[in-house]
Amino acid sequence: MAESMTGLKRSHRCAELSNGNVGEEVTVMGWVQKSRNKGGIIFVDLRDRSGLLQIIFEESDCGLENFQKAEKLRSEYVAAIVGRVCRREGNVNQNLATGEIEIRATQIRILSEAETPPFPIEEDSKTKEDLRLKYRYLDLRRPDLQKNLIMRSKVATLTRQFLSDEGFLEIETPMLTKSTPEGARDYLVPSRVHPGNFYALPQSPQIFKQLLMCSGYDRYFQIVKCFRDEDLRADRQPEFTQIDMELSFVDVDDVIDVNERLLQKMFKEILEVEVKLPIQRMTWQEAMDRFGSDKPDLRFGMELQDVSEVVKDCDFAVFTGALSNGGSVRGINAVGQGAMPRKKIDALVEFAKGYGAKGLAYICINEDGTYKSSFQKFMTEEQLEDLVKTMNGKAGDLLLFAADKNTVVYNVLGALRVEIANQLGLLDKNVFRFLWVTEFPLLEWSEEQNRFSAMHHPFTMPMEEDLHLLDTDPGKVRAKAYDIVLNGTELGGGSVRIFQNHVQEKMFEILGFTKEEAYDRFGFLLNAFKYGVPPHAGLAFGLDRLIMLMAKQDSIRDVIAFPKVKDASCLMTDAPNVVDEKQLDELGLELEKQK
RNA sequence: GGCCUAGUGGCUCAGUUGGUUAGAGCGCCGCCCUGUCACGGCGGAGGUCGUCGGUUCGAGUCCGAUCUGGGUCGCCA
Repeated sequence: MAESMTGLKRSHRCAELSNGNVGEEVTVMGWVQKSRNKGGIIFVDLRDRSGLLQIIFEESDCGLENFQKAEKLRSEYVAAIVGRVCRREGNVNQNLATGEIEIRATQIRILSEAETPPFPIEEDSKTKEDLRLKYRYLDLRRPDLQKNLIMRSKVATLTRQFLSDEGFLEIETPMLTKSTPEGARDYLVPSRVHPGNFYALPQSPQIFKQLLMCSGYDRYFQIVKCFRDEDLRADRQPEFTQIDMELSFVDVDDVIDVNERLLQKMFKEILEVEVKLPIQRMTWQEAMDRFGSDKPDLRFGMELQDVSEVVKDCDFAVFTGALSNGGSVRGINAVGQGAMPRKKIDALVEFAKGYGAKGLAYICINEDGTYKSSFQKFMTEEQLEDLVKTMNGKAGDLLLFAADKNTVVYNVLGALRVEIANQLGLLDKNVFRFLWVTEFPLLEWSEEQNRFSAMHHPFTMPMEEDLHLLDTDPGKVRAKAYDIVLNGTELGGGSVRIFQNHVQEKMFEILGFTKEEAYDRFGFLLNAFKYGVPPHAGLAFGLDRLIMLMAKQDSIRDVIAFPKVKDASCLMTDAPNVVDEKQLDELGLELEKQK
């Protein structure tokens, strides 16, 4: 039977007590982690979000009635205990923060009984994720998830303090807004008042924050939910949180400065990790050439080498074919992996094919200096020597080559170096290597749509020195865009924005919008630009990814209280679900018959 | 949409070339135990092997389909 807590008031959380409280009478409340009944004496580990505390029951302290209640305690019962803090008479428990003390109970109330949970509530759960997600409210009792969410709260608080001190204003923007079908799919919300019309949930507050700049709120930030109706990944959820900001009268360096100081403060205060400023910067082109990725992981080397020049005269048709099609041949050196068994190399070839490669050429350099290679019969000894030398190959190394269009070569080798590093255990979660990637291309060619699309978004400012290329060679124009990368993960990104109407109109033109279409979709922004607009720039962090890396987790699900699974459904609530006919009628919606 | 991977008591797993009654640890239930903390002792309950179909004298095991998770490619301005 559940009892009332009337007359009791919690004095401490469990793990807030220490040697300093010995002798005090305290009242603690929490969940039973474990009860060890020795017959005449009962030990109970009580848990709350602070940790564990041992309670000891003896009839001589608490009387028969309380002792009999203590005998009934089972896992996850909720209890209030009044007692005295004592040093332990028995052994100290070194594994417990409160291991030197215990509460000698004088009174207990069982506030709630509990069924046996469907899986153990414990750290480092081995339980499969679908079960944990179905009972997320139990999963969230586990100390690891509690640590993650507590860290998340600290990061949010610290961000607000820091940005407020830097003169930023926190301003909310609408969740029900206008669909802008560029980029990701929108989540749509039907309007009851306007049948046939839809709001969209924001993919980001981008346009609103730019309008706030037009309105003179020269430093804005928001910790804000964003929505994208795309397929999920370990680091992608359909709703996610951004630390979003925008600044007026600034250029690239100003945005980078304030944000790297924010990161430095976070890592110092929350993880006691020193981030040396300034954070390294690298252009997009350099990142692609050296690492095959616009978000390179700098915790290890294994850089790409362009060997096109070295192999251009060989007889290997895969190499020369790629070159004559305007592509390149590049390689990486997996140092010390020359003895990798054939089976494992084949697995790497398969891995590469998953990224668009037609194959993967390799040279194993044996310890005696001889070679074992998939293509050596197509090369003279001299050509082979040259190639190995260019790759800085030593006895015992494994050289891997991709030959194709540049985009494919980058993609394949970029993924391969991370895969190999992972297999070799080079990805140390305790190391934090930050990087700014700058000077992104403004546009990328979309084969599917047969036109250019914005690499960042259509409001991104081209670099001044490339403006003249907008008409002649738009694909070559670089943007004032920057990403902050941590250990191979894109933590955030931003750009200086276009603030001249004629440049913005030009941009829409390149993207294939007529002037009418541009005004139809973004007229409010283009009009706003007519009334005095400050130069402005901004950035947004993926808060979930940031916390994931800080908490050394592999998935953002572990830092989100109620995440969704792969098909964007919620195993706990069963959302999304069907709705009443009446609701559909009110919205003027009719469902197609299910096939 | 493609590829890879997993599904066996409440949880985590084992289960041989297809062969009698599918096992273990933890948890759970009962009794005992006054210094346990991975408590201990004795006893006990609990499984249509994800689902459907097929092959076979015989299927947890082989085949096909399907469902539910996870990873990834495409996708994610």
